Amino acid sequence: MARVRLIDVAELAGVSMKTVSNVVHDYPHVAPALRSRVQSAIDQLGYRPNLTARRLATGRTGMVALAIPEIDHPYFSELSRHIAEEATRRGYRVLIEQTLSDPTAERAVLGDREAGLVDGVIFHPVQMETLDIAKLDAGTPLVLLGEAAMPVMTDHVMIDNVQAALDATRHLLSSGRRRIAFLAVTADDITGSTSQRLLGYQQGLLEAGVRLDPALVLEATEFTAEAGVRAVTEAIVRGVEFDGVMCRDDRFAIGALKALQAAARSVPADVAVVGWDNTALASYTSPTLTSVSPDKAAIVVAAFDLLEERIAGYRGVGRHVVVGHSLVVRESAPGH
Amino acid sequence: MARVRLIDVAELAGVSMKTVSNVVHDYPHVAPALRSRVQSAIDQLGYRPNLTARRLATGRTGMVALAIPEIDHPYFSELSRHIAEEATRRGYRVLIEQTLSDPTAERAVLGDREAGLVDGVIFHPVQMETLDIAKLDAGTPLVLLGEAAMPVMTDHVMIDNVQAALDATRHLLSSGRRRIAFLAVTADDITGSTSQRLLGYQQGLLEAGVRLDPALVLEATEFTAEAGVRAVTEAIVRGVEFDGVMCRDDRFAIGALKALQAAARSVPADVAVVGWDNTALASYTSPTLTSVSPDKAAIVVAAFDLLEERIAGYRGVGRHVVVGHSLVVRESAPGH
DNA sequence: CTGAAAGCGCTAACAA
DNA sequence: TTGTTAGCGCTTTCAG
Repeated sequence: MARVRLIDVAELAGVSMKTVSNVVHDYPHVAPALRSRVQSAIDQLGYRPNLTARRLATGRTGMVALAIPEIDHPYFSELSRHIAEEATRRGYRVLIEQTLSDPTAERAVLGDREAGLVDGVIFHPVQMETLDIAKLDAGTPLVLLGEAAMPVMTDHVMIDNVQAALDATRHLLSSGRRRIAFLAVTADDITGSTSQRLLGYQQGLLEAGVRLDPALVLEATEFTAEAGVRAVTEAIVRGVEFDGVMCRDDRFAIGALKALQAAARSVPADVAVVGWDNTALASYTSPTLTSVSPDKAAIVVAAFDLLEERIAGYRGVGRHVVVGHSLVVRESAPGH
Repeated sequence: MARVRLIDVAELAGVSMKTVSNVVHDYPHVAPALRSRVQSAIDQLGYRPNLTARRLATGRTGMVALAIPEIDHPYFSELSRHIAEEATRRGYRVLIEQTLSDPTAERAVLGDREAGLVDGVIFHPVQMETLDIAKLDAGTPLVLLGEAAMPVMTDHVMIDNVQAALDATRHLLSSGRRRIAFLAVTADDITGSTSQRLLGYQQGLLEAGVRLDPALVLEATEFTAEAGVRAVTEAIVRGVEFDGVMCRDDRFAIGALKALQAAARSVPADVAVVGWDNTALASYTSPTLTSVSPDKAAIVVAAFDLLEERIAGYRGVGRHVVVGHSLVVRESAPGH
């Protein structure tokens, strides 16, 4: 069981390390006789190259870090799956880093006291803002996801949140809704995705000549389905009238569905509900959930494209790529 | 932005590499004067130790691999979250390896042609069986999860599936159900968890004097909610009578809920439904889902305990630890 | 308490 | 086509 090294194989086969290395790497120009002699030495000894040593020698780790707030949030777990698959396709392994939206943990993703761990980082920040990131960025190739921050020198992949919210709002309006609520956590999220979605929401209402009403912005205390239930229930209790709800994510939408059901409001007859992220949850509910669907596969492909360019040496200004989205229409907010 | 090394710091501070290393590692016996001189050199140069080099020198990687079938399956994403948190607590990073239940990918987890990548592996096999694993196990510390395989020399963490299924069955029986169906994929899963759960299910029925009926074993074609819908719908169409359904996992239970709703069967009045895994999904449905709840946190702690013993050098026979479970009772199958 | 130097296992430039 | 050898950056005896 003792550790066998390249040189052990070389000795057994009676060749140099270089030749063994060539065989290991399928280097084409190796005499067939030698190749098979070396190969059988490898098999006999059960040799397996030591990756750490290879890394030190080459300077490449073959790993990317994926830093996300919560692994088990449906959106992020689905994103992670795409990342894992794309990484495999491109020959990388994935190191997972859960920040729990904690500023310290987020900072650690970038300012980490160690180096040489991964070739690049795909990071979806929540708390860190543009300047924090610009300051801490330590030179490891980095691609940002989401809307929390966008330093000019850093690459970034996102969807057009304003447009997506506009699409969803128009969809609700076109089915005759006029009192459309927006369910979100706004307290801690001034600069991020939520404000962009609110923008699209407002634009949609205004272009349809519908008056904005602050009472229709429903504030949840945190990002859970339960908080969504509470926010919607309170609104109903307060007597707020609405015939549609746009939700910041699918979990909120589930909360909204529950609250409406408890209040004996029928979905979609009385109130239409739209979620966001189009996670698997959207098809699990009843009624099934109409949801804004960011093109997750495209996000991941774009992120890797940018990252690999950085890894290859690109040092220029940050590229901001916008990928597609769509509105997946299901029962909770059908077309007219 | 050039790469700063230990020796650069040493030169700037006018000390040896050893001293710098001592400072980096907070080694206690360093003269305060030196320490601060070194520290300021570190700061000035922005030195960060290269992890790869450290690994090569120490032989420890500080990483564990987590090999699971699907990152975005709710059970595994929740498990992953626990793993990530426990890993952080114990000073490890997590490399994620998605097998998609593919035999080749599973084999690669163990028989991997490279070594020295991680200190240990936590692996939830689906396809690989006991002997496959016993054969391929290459000596990297390994802990198995689930019931697919349990080689005698390998550590293993699981819950008592038979007992848990028995508990759930008794629960249904005690609320007066007598025609209890079991929804699962049985075709490809003879030796695994499903058969154990079926065992507990049968035992529960028999001890209550209820006759077994093969027609009550509902077979889904794959592990998705949709397949669950189809299986339950077909049973209803075939005229199979039942007043309870135990489901192999929560996603099947969601499928069952949908199928029952579509068939205008009321849950739990007409049919009680029990899920398995107690994922977040269970509280998202309506009615909410009664579900068998493996103690995920305990699974993860036990897995790390075993793994760290292996990493520390334990070479003995496999330990098989059984952690707790409970039945979380919600609306879909309330108590009597 | 600090310094010098020998590895850790592999890669790659340079020779042969 | 194959062999030699000098690193990659850090840790860690062993001296001093």
